[in-house]
Amino acid sequence: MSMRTHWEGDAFDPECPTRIVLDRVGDKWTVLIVDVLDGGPKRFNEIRLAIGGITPKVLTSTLRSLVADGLVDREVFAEVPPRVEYSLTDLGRSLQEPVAALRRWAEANVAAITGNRDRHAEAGQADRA
Amino acid sequence: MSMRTHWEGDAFDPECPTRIVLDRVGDKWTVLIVDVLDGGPKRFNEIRLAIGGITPKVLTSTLRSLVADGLVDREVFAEVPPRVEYSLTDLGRSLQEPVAALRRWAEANVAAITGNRDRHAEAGQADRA
DNA sequence: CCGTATCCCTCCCGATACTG
DNA sequence: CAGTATCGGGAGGGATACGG
Repeated sequence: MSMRTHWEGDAFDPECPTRIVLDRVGDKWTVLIVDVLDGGPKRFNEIRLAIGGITPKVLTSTLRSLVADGLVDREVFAEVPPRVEYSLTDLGRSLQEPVAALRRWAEANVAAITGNRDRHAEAGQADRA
Repeated sequence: MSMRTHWEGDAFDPECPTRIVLDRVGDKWTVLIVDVLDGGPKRFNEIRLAIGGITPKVLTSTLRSLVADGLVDREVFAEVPPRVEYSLTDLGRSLQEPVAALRRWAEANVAAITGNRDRHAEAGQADRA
């Protein structure tokens, strides 16, 4: 068993770090949840209402996977009524940096992309006419 | 019709820039293709062989969408046999920066994530036992 | 060489209803 | 409050074979 400090090619390998992180961060709700939790610990329904449009089932499963990956902590308080708090781990917080970089690029360039998309779609229409 | 220079909330909106870019870059082959093309213009089968494991159909559709988004250029040469070259646009090249940031984070932290995943899976086994 | 055309299958996600 | 149970649609992607 060898320890590897750097990734050498094989980018299509399912174990490629970039692939794993892209799958993790590319799903529909992860970035939103991490963003909400960046404002401090939150309870289940706080997160749900802060995001809006997410069903309990999906929020549960996404939170579970985030906990499994060590990006989020889940703490249960023995109270009545029951209280559960979710918070970012250091690892989860550190993820905000590259995501912010992507966000900046997105805000700067999304207009170009959608513009190209629309123009391309129009061209397709014209071809059929 | 108003022009917006900055994104204000509504992150769950399908038009959220980060969402759009995440969908674009999060698909299975985009990053690999852009990476290959970063080494200079390439022909269809060059890309296909460089990546490996991608079927012609999927490569075609991914390339088409990249062209539609203005990240890749497609140039046809009127030769026999026919030659088609794909290359990155400036926009496509600029995408490499945030992707590189994500890649660096991935290489630095993927071991932690997969370690957490494995430990979590084992714990699940133990619970059932 | 550069793709298209079909078929199919899996996984993500959503709607709805219910529970400790 | 904090979830679970069940059902199902739809998009992305793969296998295989064929066309310009």
